[in-house]
Amino acid sequence: MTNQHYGQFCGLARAAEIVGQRWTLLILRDLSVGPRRYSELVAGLPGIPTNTLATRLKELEDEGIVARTAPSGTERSVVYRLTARGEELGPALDALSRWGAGGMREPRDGEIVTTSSITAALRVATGDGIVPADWDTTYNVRVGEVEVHLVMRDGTVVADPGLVEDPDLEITAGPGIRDLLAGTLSPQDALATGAVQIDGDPALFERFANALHVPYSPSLAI
Amino acid sequence: MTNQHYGQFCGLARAAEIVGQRWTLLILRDLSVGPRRYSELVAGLPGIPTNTLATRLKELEDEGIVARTAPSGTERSVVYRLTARGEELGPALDALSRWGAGGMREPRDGEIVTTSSITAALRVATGDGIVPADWDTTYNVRVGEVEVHLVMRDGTVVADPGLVEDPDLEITAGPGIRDLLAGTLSPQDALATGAVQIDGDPALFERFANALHVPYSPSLAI
DNA sequence: CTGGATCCTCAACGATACTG
DNA sequence: CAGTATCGTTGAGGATCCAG
Repeated sequence: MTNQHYGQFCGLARAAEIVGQRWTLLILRDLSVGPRRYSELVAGLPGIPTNTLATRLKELEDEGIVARTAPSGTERSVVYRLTARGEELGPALDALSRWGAGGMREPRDGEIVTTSSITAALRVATGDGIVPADWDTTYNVRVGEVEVHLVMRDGTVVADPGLVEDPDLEITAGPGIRDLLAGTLSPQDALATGAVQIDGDPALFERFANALHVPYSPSLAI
Repeated sequence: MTNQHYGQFCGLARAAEIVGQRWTLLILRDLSVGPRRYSELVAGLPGIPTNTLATRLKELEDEGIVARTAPSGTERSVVYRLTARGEELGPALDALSRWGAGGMREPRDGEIVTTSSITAALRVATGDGIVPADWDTTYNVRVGEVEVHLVMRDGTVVADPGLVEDPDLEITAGPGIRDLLAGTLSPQDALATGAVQIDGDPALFERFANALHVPYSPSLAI
């Protein structure tokens, strides 16, 4: 019930008491993409025991990191969202994501992608990539069953779940899109090998590949 | 033995499989300050079971994050150090430290500081603070039993365990130094209230306070 | 003395069933 | 839909012991 403490007056120790709990980082990742209902969290976190999710949500609420909105009026579902304090975890989640992604080559057996994981990954990929202010492009991205869209506008890149109508480019890929983001697979080769399929202007695909970047770890160079 | 996996092809999930293990973040913090022997890690992580430490070190070694140097020749102790891949975790550890420190007010009952926690905290505090290139100042800092020194030189600030001879300023404080780093306690008040004692030029203490900064969380403003 | 390994206990986690 | 309840399994905590 009560979180385990490390007994040290140290920022990292305090953070570890929270994000060191099993499943907590992934719950926070899903909520960082947007508010979620309990059942959506269950669906987006395959394998999580429902009692563990309930416990974590309660702990995060007690810590002031997650806010729970009980159903009222037209809303008839409980909704969980990050508080301001929870949003402040963003840079830490991004840094961890980048580090973990640096060690990712092929998916391990049975590993899946979820809407939230792709959305979060695309957001991280835009972290340090500012695009020209005059780009105004929307992308639909499909990775397996997952559908996400991406908007470049006013010099920013924003990723969100779901598709948009009439995107400028449709991108369909598998996990091999990882190599594209790492820069080890050129946009041309991605199309030539069939690792990625597009429907639209190939020049827009190059924009996509150039604006998004999550390199492999330099220390793990093959 | 084998780490628990989340079954998601996601950077954050991969990171969580490692740093989500109990004690791992604190082990990495201590090693990020410098190479450590097994017994030094035990001493710096009060409460860690020795079998847990041994298991974690083995896991981290298997992951390529920590390297173990067996005793040889004059060296007669096993030494653990971060690998290049382990060093790459630095930004993530810093971001987590900052977030956790933002929520830290008073120490909880029985919470202690360790040499590594103070050293890491001072390093994080200098993260975005570049000091003028012509400053050349050394500080000895004592917080409780813990002794650390800090060197400002060539526009950088470096913190390390232990004391130096003939520092420009000696600083002695308790946990109240946290308020100084947060900016809620002015250097003058810190001295006036006795929260911090110095031996040396008060102007150098102002330099110290101004160069180091770990704010409280804005969303937790009282 | 350092660097662990072993043993036992207990709290946390995991899987599934069930309920307001 | 949003959780509890129950129960089995795993990992952490704590003490002790052992080998180089």
